[in-house]
Amino acid sequence: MQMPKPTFFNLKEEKRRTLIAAAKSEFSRVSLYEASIANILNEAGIPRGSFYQYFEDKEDAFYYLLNEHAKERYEHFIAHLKHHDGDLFKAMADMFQSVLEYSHDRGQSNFIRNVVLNMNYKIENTFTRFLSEGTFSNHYDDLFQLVDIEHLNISDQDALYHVLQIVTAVMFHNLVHSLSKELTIEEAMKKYRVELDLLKTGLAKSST
Amino acid sequence: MQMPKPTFFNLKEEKRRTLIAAAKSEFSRVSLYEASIANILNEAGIPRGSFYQYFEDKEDAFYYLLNEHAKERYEHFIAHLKHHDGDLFKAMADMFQSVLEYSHDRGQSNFIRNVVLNMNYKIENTFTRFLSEGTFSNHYDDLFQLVDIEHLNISDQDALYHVLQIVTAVMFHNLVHSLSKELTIEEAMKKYRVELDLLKTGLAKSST
DNA sequence: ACTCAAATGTGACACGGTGTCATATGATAA
DNA sequence: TTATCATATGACACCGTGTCACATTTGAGT
Repeated sequence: MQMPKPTFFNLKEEKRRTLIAAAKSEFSRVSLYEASIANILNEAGIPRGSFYQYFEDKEDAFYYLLNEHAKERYEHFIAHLKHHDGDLFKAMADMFQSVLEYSHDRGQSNFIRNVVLNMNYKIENTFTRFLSEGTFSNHYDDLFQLVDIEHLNISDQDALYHVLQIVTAVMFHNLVHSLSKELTIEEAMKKYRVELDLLKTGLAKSST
Repeated sequence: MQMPKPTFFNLKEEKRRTLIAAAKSEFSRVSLYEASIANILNEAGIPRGSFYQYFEDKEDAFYYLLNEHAKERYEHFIAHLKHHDGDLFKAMADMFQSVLEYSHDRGQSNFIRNVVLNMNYKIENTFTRFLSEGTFSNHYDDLFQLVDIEHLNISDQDALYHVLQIVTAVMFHNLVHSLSKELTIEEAMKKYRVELDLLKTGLAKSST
């Protein structure tokens, strides 16, 4: 995983905050590829050369911000899961709604909205890394132990992996769809709930 | 939908083919954003100004190519569906496998591989437009009439929309995952089949 | 406080890519 | 032939990136 250079973390708190804010502002304006380092420099009031002291390049800064955000999201998810006693579907619905609300909140920056609308494999991975990788091996265990698999249609823990894959794929798909079609939160939730129910009961008729 | 300018279609067959080949070659080398128009010009042997007579920009050329490819894919899918008497899941499995085989075939260009690895909303939409939009209204009917909904867990035709959304979301997710993790076709098919089965029978336990 | 070395800051610059535009060339019809 | 319209061309203005030689600051040792 790419990371800012050590000099970035050696910066004085305030300067680092300013830089982060400027970067977030630029990545809220446009996508990673359209973003211009010059704009970040202007807003942060630092010279060009400095940027490259702290980050490898634009992407480095972007994924640093995204990863920080993803960490928070993950903690939220764990909280939702606990709150619903391990009910994966309820936790996903809450998660979905909270991302939507965050994206619609005009008080917030547009960062997440932009991220979702430009979702790709690398971005999705940044979010789901916490679910699948051993980097946070305690987290890994956390999640796998928190999910109530008694009510899932699986025979072993391994199959939970597939369930998570499906459920996250559908959630991301709905997120992107909702934001790009500019659905209201209610419309988006309705659609997502319908699809979650289909996922739960199965797409095929049970008996014929 | 963005389209090449009329002058592009007025080009002599051969020159157009050369240009298409050059563009495809560049988009096979790298992603849309990394691609350089200069490389296309070099390979096609046309001056810079000409490119802008034919296309609005890089994206225009890219999505033209992609759309042409998506049309073919859609026809394949219809064929798979007919072959399996409307069994959506079998058709999806065939579709999945044929895209994978195409991507692995070293005799082919890397275009599709690159497209899948840089999948985003706009690209996915280019593929699924045929399933959801009225542009090809006859196709729309085609698909919705071809799918055997008798064996699906839905009450009306409208719900088929959600089933398609889910099934395509999971297929795209598996495609990207398979190519980026460099799974063999066998490994990828195995994973996808497991998930398709989960989708069919449902993620939640039916009775407790 | 002084010195030196390592770390950090700085901005001019080389490079490469994009899209445009004035001009050239070709095609067509009267 | 000539007028008109479509197409071709490549030099150019503009913008963004990443680098590098040099400037400045920091901090440890004395």
